[in-house]
Amino acid sequence: MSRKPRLRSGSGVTMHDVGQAAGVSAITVSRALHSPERVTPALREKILQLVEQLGYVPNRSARQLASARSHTVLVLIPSLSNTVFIDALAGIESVLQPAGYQMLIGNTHYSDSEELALLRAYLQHSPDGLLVTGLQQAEAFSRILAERQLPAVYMMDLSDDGRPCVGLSQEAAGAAMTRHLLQRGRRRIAYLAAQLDERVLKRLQGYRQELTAAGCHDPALEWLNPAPSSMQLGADMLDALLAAHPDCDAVFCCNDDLAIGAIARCQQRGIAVPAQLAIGGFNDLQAAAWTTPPLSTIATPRFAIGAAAARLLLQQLHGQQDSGGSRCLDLGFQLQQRGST
Amino acid sequence: MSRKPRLRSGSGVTMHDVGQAAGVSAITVSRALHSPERVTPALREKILQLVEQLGYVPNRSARQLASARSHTVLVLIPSLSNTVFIDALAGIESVLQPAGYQMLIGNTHYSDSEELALLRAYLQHSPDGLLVTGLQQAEAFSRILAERQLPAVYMMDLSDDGRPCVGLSQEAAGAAMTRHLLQRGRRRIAYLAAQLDERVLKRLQGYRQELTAAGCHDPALEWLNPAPSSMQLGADMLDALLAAHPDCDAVFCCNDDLAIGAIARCQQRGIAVPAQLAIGGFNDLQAAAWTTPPLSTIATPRFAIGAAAARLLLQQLHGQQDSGGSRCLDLGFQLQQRGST
DNA sequence: CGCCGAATTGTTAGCGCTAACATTGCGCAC
DNA sequence: GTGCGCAATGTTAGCGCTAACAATTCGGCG
Repeated sequence: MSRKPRLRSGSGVTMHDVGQAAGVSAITVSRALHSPERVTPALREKILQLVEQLGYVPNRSARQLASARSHTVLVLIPSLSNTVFIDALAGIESVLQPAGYQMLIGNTHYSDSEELALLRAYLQHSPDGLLVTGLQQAEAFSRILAERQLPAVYMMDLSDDGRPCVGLSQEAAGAAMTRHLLQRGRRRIAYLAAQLDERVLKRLQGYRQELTAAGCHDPALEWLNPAPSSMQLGADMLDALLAAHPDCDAVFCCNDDLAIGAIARCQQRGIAVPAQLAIGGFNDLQAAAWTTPPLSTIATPRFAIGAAAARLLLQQLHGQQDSGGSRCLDLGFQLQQRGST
Repeated sequence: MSRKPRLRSGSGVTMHDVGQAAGVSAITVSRALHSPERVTPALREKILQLVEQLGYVPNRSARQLASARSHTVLVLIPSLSNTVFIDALAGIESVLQPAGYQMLIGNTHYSDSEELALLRAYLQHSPDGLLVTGLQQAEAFSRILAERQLPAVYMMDLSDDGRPCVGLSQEAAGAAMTRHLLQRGRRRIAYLAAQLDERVLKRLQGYRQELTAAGCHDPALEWLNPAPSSMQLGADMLDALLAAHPDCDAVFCCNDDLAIGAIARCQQRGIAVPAQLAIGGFNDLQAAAWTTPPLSTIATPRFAIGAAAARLLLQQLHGQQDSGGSRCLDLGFQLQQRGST
């Protein structure tokens, strides 16, 4: 008996201790906590009181190890510095937290390989499900999901292959802004893009379709820059664009960051917005309403997307398998017309 | 033997399986993975190869249960929608990730009680350490930390009671902006604040000290609003302030959100900034450089704070107890003078 | 009055891993 | 050769919890 006692993590109070204090076995405590209907009300009351009194904190690892359920959801987003994803995160949190699930947040930095690495790393936590941004992942990514039969919901876009997803048609949204600019009488409409993730490219598709249909598509007006998006970049790209194409009469920026930089640069250079140049953004960030002039943009329901995606995932986790029909939720978008167009 | 096999979470490949494939015992696999020097190089190589081949994924719960270490750090921040904390988060991630630690992120919504509840909830994961925003927590909060001897590092501010912390003097920073406005010849300097967390109030202290020293402190110019901060609120508060005090010649906003709203409203109302009214912000968010005129503000090293705090915590975790001396790290701040002052 | 079934509680075993101790093997000094 | 010491690997037990099955209790009914 000279064995050293093991280090205890946590407060050291176990279910067994609580049970002993209550004069019952550990399993009864477990039941009192997790399936109250299987324990006499009086006893349950007593146990809950002792839990409080002894400061018992359940050990999640033990629970998970024994039950093979982690009550944990892995959330993969491309960036922490982009409000878009933070908003979605808040929506997710608002659903998972009350449901007793905890989220593990992985930041993929817009990289497929990092995304895959994160998935591998976080698998150690055996998450019960997965919320991913976008539809395009590394090939091994989907393989792992399939192997483990890990339920996943895809966010921010719409799939046509039956994968459950919650989002909006990036293509349609790109088309909508382009159409808006056409309706305002513009014909030389540029597309300014950075980061170039799948969503940005789909918006580009929408832009192309509309312009082609209107007979004024000019590939020279597509300015694509793989660098991370920023206001500085928006300003710089605007300068470059106007230097090459002074006849340009509208700019569709793939997101509000670029647009805010562009609009500020116009202000600095004395270019009249929208008289001389109309500017459109995407996402409707808070700051979009406070530029001079205020920015016209596409409002996207990020919070709602996150929340709905989380709900959809929980449905899958709780057995309501395929409730039939398409599990793709289109939450749409809204054109916010303001002073810049 | 009629017992049903338990559900397996994960791929089902265990350390034991890998060991068997390699002709060794499970513990050797464990050692090959976690303390390579205790295993012959050739054998280790073979094991690593099998791990890859069989798709073995360690089970973190089991590891944690057996070793009483979770390799997990709990990070508590007041808000996800405030870039300030997201930046700190990124700094934390940049240190913890490479060190093999994972972060659990708790959003306290600026509430002491929610913070306490989150701590309780996340204790179930038995985190090895804790990174908290601010110095003021619920009373029970510190008690729990003490009971469990949970190492913690406090972020964003400086303590004088020996708690390890990484941040800047909010008071000094508030004083610095105020001094700057005084130096620009202003005498009727208002303080516009929202959210009213401890940091905002400390900046207020600095503001008061400077103005009192300069003999032009007027409590009527302190506008404190407990509502969450936003650009809209900044604009509204500016209107209210000027309606009550048309003689006001400078406004120090407790953060850039308010300031951007205020500056935009001035633009809309034709108030000349800075000629008629100087405006100062706080934090130096990206958008601050792109208002018209660009916003003067106090730049705070959020990323560095997060990173340093994480490093400090890791030091504590790895036994280098008190390396003596104050464990308070002052990373300072920097006045960014731009067009608005 | 004994037996049945439902409700309540208990027993046993094991989830996958690692700390602690035990064993084996091997080179080397004498 | 014998024994010593160290390095490499194995054995045992147990972390805290819960699934599955077992036992007990109790009310009701023929």
